[in-house]
Amino acid sequence: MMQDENRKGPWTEQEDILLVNFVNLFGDRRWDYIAKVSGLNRTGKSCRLRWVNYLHPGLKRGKMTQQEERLVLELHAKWGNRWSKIARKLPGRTDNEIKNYWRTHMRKKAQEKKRPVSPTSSFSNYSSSSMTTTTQETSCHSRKSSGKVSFYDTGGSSREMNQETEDGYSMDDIWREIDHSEVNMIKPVKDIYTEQSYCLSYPNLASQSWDQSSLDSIWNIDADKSKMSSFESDQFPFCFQHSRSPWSSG
DNA sequence: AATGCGTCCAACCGCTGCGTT
DNA sequence: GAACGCAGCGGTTGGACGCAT
Repeated sequence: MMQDENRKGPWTEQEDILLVNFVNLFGDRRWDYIAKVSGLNRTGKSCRLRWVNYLHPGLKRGKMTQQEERLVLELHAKWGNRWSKIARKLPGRTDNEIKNYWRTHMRKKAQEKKRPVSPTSSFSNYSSSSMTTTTQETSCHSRKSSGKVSFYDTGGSSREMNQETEDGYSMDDIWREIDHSEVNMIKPVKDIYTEQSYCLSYPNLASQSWDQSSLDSIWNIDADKSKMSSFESDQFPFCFQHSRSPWSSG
């Protein structure tokens, strides 16, 4: 039977710490398992999302650079709302982030369009050809079975149009890439909490991308158990900070 | 100083795809 | 090959924050 309802809503610091540690122990694949054993009382889905969008050490925070913006536009013109795919080309950015970014900017754009003339709009200048089409298409593409139409759905590509394919790698690989090669570029951690951007720092985690040997044991349930037993929730191997979180006030 | 509005962002929901049995 | 479960993806929502009035 269901024990108690799964928790929803904003994550607490405790939960974050717990999740990070369990991901550290068991890897970032077995979300249901992690959700269960961690006692987080969250769904695996929720755990995954939290990790991918917020806790992952490779995440880059703060404003998009112009280069990134341009890339997003370019790729969106090419692939449509394939956010995860686009995100793969922007190390350290999540699909959610890009989606949000796009949404905000498309809304702006849409509003500008309502007005008679829109003289400025820096980014519309930039890929004018692709952008004009995509923005216009917004109203004529439906999405999925729901048939709902999203105002920013360019319909540029749906799942069918996957022939583009698939650079063959997953978010995991991306993160690995980030860890290994983009480190110089990203530099996420430090005292940036004081600035608008913020990051988490997991020294252990970041350096410990899941290599094969550790994976071997990670997938071993017995090993899991021993990990479990050696893990005490109040002796975390590392610490991190939050900012701008509901529970970080004070 | 108070209020309204717009923007940003975290998180949830529903659906799809894929692997396993 | 069908059924099932899980992970991942895209869409949507709601709250916090910042700026303008």
